[in-house]
Amino acid sequence: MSSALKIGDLARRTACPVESIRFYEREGLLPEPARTAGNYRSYGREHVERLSFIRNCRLLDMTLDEIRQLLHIRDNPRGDCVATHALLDEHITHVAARITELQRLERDLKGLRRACRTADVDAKCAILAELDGQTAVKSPGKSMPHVRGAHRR
Amino acid sequence: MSSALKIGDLARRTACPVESIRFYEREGLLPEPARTAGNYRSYGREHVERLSFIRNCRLLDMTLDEIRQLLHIRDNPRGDCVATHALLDEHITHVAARITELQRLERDLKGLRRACRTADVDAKCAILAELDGQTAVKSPGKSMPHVRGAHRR
DNA sequence: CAAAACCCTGTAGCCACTTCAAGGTCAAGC
DNA sequence: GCTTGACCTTGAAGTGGCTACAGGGTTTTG
Repeated sequence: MSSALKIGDLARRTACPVESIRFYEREGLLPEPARTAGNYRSYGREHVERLSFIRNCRLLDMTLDEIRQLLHIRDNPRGDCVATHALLDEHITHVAARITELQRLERDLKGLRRACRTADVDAKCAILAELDGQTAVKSPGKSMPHVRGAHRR
Repeated sequence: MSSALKIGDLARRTACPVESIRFYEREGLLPEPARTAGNYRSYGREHVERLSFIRNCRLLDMTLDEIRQLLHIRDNPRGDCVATHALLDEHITHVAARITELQRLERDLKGLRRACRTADVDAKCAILAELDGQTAVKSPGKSMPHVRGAHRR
């Protein structure tokens, strides 16, 4: 059989770090695989597919919880099409909302940037003065259900 | 003098949770304030201004590290205008890059959503099949310096 | 003078990993 | 056979920016 992969082989096939594979196993997204005589994890084709699924979902910025739900649907024969649609639609909504929020942020930042145009090293920058004030920045409305901030990696 | 605020007063004036104030102090963004006889933190006008500055920056999704740098500039008389511009410009670049990334994500998600149009509860959803495959999702290019993912709060 | 509201410190939890330490296993080269 | 080095193992700790306790002390209010 062509499928007796060690964790490093699986990592290469799925472009997923070894540590993340072990993490997914701890989190219950990947089943505990068989072990070799030397206590090495031994994976097969179904693990490659399941991990590919997980990584695809992560590339789409789904949370592990969302992925857990999708995997549950996937595991049950005739996985519920309606539930899949609902989950995906909600995720799309969150992403769209985050885009809107970041666009507003960008507008605010560019406005702030225009507050100072000088390149005078000795001047007190007008940007700092704006950041001091109460009116510099508007609050970004109510909380987003699950869309993260502007920085990452 | 009108300025002998307890931590709760400062929290109300800056719309910042009490716990975050203590957190900023631990992180060195806010100086350790004087204490009352009962060991309560005692704040003045300068703390209100500094914390407002910090919160404004956070509303603009700057990292604590970026804020630390801005505070350093702010603390030095004639704070360096050029450095401020550079920091802000870089932050704007990151936000813009994250917007682009999320827009692509949205496009991918909507494409995936279109893969299945049926509302048949018993059908195996075509979306799940797409997520299995190697070609379902394109990788999002090289790493973003510091812009976070799609979920938050 | 008691209850309620506020404050204190310290610790743990969140997410999705990443990094490290301290070792065990295995294939290749000499 | 023996060593080197690549790979594997577990477990713990760190990341960011908070948030939420637990278990106390202090101050204000009625």
